[in-house]
Amino acid sequence: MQANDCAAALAAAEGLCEARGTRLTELRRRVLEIVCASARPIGAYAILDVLRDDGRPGAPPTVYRALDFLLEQGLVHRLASLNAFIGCSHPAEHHGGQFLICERCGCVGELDSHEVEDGIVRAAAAVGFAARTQMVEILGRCAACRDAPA
Amino acid sequence: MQANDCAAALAAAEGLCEARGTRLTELRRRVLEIVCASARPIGAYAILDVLRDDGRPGAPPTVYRALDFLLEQGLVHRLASLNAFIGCSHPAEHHGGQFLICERCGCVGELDSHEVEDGIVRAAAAVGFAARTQMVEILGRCAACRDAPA
DNA sequence: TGGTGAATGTTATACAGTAACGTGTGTTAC
DNA sequence: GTAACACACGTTACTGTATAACATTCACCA
Repeated sequence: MQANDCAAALAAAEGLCEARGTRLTELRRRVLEIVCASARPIGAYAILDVLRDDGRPGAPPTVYRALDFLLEQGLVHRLASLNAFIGCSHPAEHHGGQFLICERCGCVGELDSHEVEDGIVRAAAAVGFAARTQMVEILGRCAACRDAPA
Repeated sequence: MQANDCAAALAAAEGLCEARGTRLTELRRRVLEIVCASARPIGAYAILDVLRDDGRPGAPPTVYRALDFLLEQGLVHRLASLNAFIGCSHPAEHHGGQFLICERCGCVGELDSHEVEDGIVRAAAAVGFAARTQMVEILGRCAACRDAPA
């Protein structure tokens, strides 16, 4: 995430938590900031390292609890295939998320195609499955890396 | 997987490995059997426990190497959201796989909708992303659990 | 001001995955 | 036949990911 996007995400998070009556504490805010400041998905233990550099006490549960909150609020996403986290580009609308993961540069984009989402819901329904949430992670090459040699 | 499906999967695996000139060793066959015999996705360490119950020596690499082989051959799938493995329903055709994970009973079905797959490739291409493989895991209620109370 | 619940601190442990190296074993070339 | 090789497996050790369980602190409200 770019620096200005990061500031915007933090501001949006403040507003959303305010509106929802949930508490974006100092720790949670700081974890969100760390995630958003990272250009690429960041792991929980990397977040923990940054917190420790801040001089905070900290153990894994510290980070995971903050991440659980941020996930619940839709402010960050977890990429299951990478065991890592990224800031959400559009936190206002809760969404499962479709992620474009570049195998070359490691960058991650959000797709959020309603067409894809609806297609999945329909295809699942056709076999009797009631879809609630979906996790779509797409590996390949981003536009910038698309034509680069292997 | 049902018991008869399990036997069928093992037979199919034999045939495929034979045809491909790859070696379905005793260990690999046994790991496949354990995965297929499990009604639900099974973790690597649970597989290891079964191997040890068999009286085999064993350590994590034993299991992971067998699983790597089975994944390469398309005989099992890995569910990233669960860090667990399931037997493949249609091992003959290599496919990325779309999984229907029931939040109530824990069962997992394969969807394999070409429509969904193509939709994802198209939606990614529309934003300049060249999709290579995709991982789709859908959470919800299976047909049997669909109408059960929370 | 004391009680309640939420958030955080802390310790310990379970689960997931891999690196590195050693050992057997079955080809294939000579 | 046997040396050389590739492959599968054994073994040790370790890193990374995640959570359980319990203690403590803090904010808020009655």
